Amino acid sequence: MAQARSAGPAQPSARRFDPDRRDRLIDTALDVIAEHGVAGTTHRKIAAAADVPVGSVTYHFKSLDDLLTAAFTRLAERTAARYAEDLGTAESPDEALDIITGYILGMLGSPGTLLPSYELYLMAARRPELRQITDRWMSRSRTALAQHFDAGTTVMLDAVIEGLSMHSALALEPLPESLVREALQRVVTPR
Amino acid sequence: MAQARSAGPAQPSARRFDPDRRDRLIDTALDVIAEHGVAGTTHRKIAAAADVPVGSVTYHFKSLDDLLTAAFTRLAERTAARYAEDLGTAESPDEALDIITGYILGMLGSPGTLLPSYELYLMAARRPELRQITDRWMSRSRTALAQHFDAGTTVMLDAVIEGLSMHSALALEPLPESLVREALQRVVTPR
Amino acid sequence: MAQARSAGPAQPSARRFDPDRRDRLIDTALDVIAEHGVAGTTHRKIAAAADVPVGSVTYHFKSLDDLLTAAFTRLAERTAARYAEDLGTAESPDEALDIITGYILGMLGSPGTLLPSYELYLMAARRPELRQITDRWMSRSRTALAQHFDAGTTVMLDAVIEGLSMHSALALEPLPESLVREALQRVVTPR
Amino acid sequence: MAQARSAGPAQPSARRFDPDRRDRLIDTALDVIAEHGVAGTTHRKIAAAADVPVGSVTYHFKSLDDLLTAAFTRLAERTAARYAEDLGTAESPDEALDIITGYILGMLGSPGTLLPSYELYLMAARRPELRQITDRWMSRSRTALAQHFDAGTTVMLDAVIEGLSMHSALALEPLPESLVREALQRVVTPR
DNA sequence: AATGAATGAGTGTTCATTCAT
DNA sequence: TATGAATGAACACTCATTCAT
Repeated sequence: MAQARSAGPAQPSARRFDPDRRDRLIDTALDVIAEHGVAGTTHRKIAAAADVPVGSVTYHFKSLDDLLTAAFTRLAERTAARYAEDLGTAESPDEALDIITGYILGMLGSPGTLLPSYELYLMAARRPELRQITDRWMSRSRTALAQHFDAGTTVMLDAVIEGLSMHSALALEPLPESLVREALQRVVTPR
Repeated sequence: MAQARSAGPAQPSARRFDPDRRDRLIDTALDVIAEHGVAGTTHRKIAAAADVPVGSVTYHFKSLDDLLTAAFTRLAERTAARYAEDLGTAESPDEALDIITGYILGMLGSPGTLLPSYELYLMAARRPELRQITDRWMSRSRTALAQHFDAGTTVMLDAVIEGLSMHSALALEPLPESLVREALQRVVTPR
Repeated sequence: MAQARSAGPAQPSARRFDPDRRDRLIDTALDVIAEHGVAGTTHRKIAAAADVPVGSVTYHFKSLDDLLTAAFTRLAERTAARYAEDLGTAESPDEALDIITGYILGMLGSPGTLLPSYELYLMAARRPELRQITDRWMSRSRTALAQHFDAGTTVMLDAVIEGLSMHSALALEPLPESLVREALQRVVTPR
Repeated sequence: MAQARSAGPAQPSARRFDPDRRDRLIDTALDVIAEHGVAGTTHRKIAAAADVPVGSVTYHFKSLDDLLTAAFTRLAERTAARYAEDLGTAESPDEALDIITGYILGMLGSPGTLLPSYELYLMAARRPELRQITDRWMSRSRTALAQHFDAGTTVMLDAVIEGLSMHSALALEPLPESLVREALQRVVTPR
């Protein structure tokens, strides 16, 4: 019987040469957040998911908070950048709305982004130091939209996109594409 | 006998007659969720906030999860009821939108409702058992709106309200009332 | 949703007229001990098994220890009585050994007796006040045997029966009947 | 971040370098089992007995059950090894029986072995995973006996030794040596 | 640079027992 | 007589973090 081996952290396969470990831990943290929520994210889960010892996580990040912050920063940067890039290809407001429609409906398929985003919003609502992440993210979203719409419409649209994404993902059934597209159209149409 | 028995005799202490305790614990839990988030909600914090022993919380609720579920159910019922009631007083779509505008901006002042709502969404996204709470809530919201708007518009409006509420509360600065009102107006205006 | 009914002890079907409840609780306790061991025996499990409120158990027995003592006393009395009765029917040492062989092998089928007995031995080994139960039991066993065997043989036989029962029930495979019978025969056969 | 995080910083305190701690905990667990029984064995008692923090016990053993299993495995291995070794020195069946007699009577003085053994039997009776420990132990005992006795006698003797040990330790008064010796003699004597 | 051992605070939960009703 | 509410001690276990190696 292997009676003497019951506990202790699982030893990682071996010491690997792993110069990007810090970097990789940030992505792993994001995965863990997506799966378990911030509340369920621990050093140990991240370490296990990244196949490194727990000590390695605390070695690279002064605290779990630090790692979480790094992870959320990366999420925001990455998402905002792609959003701007995609919207940049639109050559008309109509094309922009088409792309946005895809985003809203696509959220469904990428809970890896949607859920952590809401986790971030929630944390930021309670912890002011995170506001700079969300603020910067929101500001970049608006900048991307502002290429195609006037200032007031941009702000409205930004909020409306949020609501449609959320309901699309969390509502009883996904919103139909035509309805999403119509809602967007109405919002950008001054009376 | 029972050499393993742990507990010693419990001495009297101020035993209070408290027939509504169970009920009160649900409200207290909601307060704690609002302040600390679901992640920061523990038996002990709830017990302290309600000024009862920890054992009392576990006595009334089989598990923390049960208590959380009870709390979220109450939040949803209560909020949906008030929403329906308020919207019921509107005598025209325009009046309905006025009331909704107040709600959206008022969210700012009642984080005790907004934040827990998002906590609920987030939990529900990961835990299907909670979907029935959110589904019912959303369905009642839509029913309330459907008094004043057609089916498609109702669905759009519901999502848009969500987005405007969220951004109003979490954005860099609160959205101006006129902008909120204008966004709502556009959404209910077919092209 | 039955959100408001999540916890609190399950209420028993109704208040029943139940004059033998105290008595029944003792038997129920024995069942619980057999299934969960003394360590796993609690007021709550006994109450649930007997379909009475927890308060009823503490009402009838000053402490869990008291109930356990009552249960073990009953086990010992009942088992010793049946043993004496069965051995009393034997009309020769040979017949007595036949009966004993049946007992030893039959133990297999009545873990409801065997396991609690060992629980009792173990407790008695650590808690002198229980010794009177085991001592009385053992003394009655020997008296029953002494009808058929001389004093020294009786003591040996009593111990040997214990060992054969135990190994029959707990060993890799049950002991063959012929082997048990042969062992008993040898023990009662002076050189 | 992580508003739900519980632990505060752990201050140094007398951190001791203690490379054999895991090993020592197994022995300590055995001591605690001997004194309090399995039912009374807790992380805290073991930790206190070993003079280490509770967290250290859970660090080294994934669960209390794991530690118990490790402890019982060690008990079985150690006891079986010594038994085999002692019986190995016997140069005749008679000498073997002399040694065994000493064991049976000596049990009295080493409750540190006897009681935990019965605890193990009892646990194994309810939890099949532990059967491999008891099975292996019993098989080694029989192998040791088989050096001196034929197969059938070995099985009988093994059971008889168990019964004599038990009654010697738990009976009203210890069995006289001559009686034990005589019982053993009879068992190995074919009619 | 990296890691496993170590620590103590904190968590959810169970429970024997007491008591008001 | 009977019971559900209440209580506080204890338990198994998790975890962020520190540190010796």
